[in-house]
Amino acid sequence: MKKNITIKELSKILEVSISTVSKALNDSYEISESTKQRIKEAAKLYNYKPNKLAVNLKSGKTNTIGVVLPSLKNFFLARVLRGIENVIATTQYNIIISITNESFEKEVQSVQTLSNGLVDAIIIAVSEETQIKQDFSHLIGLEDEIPLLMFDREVNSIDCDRVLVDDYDAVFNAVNGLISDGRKSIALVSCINNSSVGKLRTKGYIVAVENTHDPIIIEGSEEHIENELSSLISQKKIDAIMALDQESSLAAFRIGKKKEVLLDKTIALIGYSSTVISEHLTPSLTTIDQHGKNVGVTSAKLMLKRLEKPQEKRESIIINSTVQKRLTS
Amino acid sequence: MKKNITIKELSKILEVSISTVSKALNDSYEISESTKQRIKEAAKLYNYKPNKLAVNLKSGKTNTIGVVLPSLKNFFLARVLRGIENVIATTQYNIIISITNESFEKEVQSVQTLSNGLVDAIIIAVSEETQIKQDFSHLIGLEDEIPLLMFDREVNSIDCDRVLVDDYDAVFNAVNGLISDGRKSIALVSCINNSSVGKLRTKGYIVAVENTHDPIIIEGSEEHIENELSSLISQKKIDAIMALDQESSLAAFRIGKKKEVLLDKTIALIGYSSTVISEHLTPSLTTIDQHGKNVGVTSAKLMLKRLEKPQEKRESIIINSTVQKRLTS
DNA sequence: TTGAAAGCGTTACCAG
DNA sequence: CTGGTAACGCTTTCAA
Repeated sequence: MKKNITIKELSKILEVSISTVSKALNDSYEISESTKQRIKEAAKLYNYKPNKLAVNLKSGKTNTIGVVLPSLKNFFLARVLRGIENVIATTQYNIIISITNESFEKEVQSVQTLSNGLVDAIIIAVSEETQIKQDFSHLIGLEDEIPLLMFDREVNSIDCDRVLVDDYDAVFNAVNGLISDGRKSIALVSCINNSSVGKLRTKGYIVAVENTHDPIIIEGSEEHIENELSSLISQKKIDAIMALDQESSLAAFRIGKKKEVLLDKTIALIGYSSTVISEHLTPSLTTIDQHGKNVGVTSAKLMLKRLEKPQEKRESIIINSTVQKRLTS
Repeated sequence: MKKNITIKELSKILEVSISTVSKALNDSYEISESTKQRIKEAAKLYNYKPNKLAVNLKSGKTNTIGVVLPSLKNFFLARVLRGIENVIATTQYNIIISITNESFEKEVQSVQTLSNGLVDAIIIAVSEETQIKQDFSHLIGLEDEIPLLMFDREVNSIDCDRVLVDDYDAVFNAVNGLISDGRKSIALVSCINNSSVGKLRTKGYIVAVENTHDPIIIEGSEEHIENELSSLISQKKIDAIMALDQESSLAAFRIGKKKEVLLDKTIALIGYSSTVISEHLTPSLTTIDQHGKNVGVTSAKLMLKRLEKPQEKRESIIINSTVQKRLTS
């Protein structure tokens, strides 16, 4: 393991001062062309690479944006990440990603690690555990230190930029669509009842069905959902299902398939799932498309704006979801 | 934007020396309990957080491992990442992730950025473009500076640790399985003919079919594959398909479905795709499972070992794939 | 055109 | 037990 050569060592070899080397490598007007060339050649020869840590420490800037994500299993978050990536890749900024696996402790650690000089700004979707605990102490005050942008998961107590999804409206509209289609008894299934996102979507459902029937809500594990749905379908108690996340969507799909109620639309099903999966199911699954890429692109752009104008008022942007109609509705 | 308080400022406030503050915060035996307490309280009060940049620069260690990935769309790579994550999360190390979008230029940039002090080690799967160009100049010599581990994509010219997948054998065995099942004419479809992975898999196919028939190879875009397959199936020229990646697998699946040759196994199909997708297709898709998680876990463990013993001989570990038999074969 | 020196925020050695 | 000082690798001001 041989260490990288430093400016100091280079200056010794070339018998010039440290500052001359530094200036030459940074193409300063103060240095003559000939020495510049000599120094640059030596730098290349010895494979000199500036130590980022030192540069960043000195300049107080890192040109890096930290992205803290709960999970990559979640297709939506992965898509958001790609949106962020795409935008940032066109700028002088780099991104570094930290995954919390929906754990509060990992999130605290990630935020601490990043916010202490490693990045110029943080884009975060808080973890499920954080939302359950409602403990945001690691984020409070952070906005005073570096720009902070939260997306997808709502946290009201923090003053920062936000990019949110219209979770309430999206489900409200989708369920209303089912009602207009003549559905009389719509069940809700969810594996994400602990998150702000899940709660908003559930509220959208509850309000949408309130004139039609009492809410029928099944929350919990995929297995639980499958069991409950199975008996509801057997007893012909429902004619439609609204699923709030990929796991519950696929659970509902499996049961619907098993009971042979999807192809003939005895039961209508609208879910949340990735495009590639939804399209390839038979029958293809009607979903609510959250436009994850757009959430990512919007977040990144808003953050870039904030980095340029740190003093301006924080913004909240809402990205509207749309129903992607396929064959289960 | 108020800057983080520093040890220096803290020392001024408390009217003690900088070194005393530093030692107190690091629980040095040299400092009395009472001053320790006083200093720690003040640190908490003023929300002191050590500047990572300075700490890392000083110590020459970052406790961070850089992971350079070509893409997150690739389910296999995403799974590897989760494997790495899981292992690293149990250690004192953090990981930072950089995505190259299969671009050579981005890869060079990522490696440069990371290797200049930002991380203690790099785990990388080179991009497709890098493999096409066969330009590894950004990696040559890197192993002398920090531990380097390459996974999935083979690059022979670099001396470093490796975790590879048995691409040749996997396809060879799968195709042989098809032959044992009585398949007489097996087509190969691939969207990844430019990568080392694709080439190895193709070779496995070619050798496997050589006693049975001439190879039938369709490489290119999904659309091209769909067109070619469509006519081959119509002309009854084939009775099985081996697909080398998710895109071609799904393209083959779509055509097989359209031509109604999958359910009755007129055409057998083995592909590469994520479990969640493969399972939910109708009929469910037989795939080659590369055990991505295991690749990630193995890579992370090997890297941790290398960080402990930098001098020991580099290793190459091969993770064997297995055929996950479902209903298309 | 070049160089000396201070400073970014830490840690650690050595004196006192 | 506490404090001064050098050092990590770099940039930048000021002097020469």
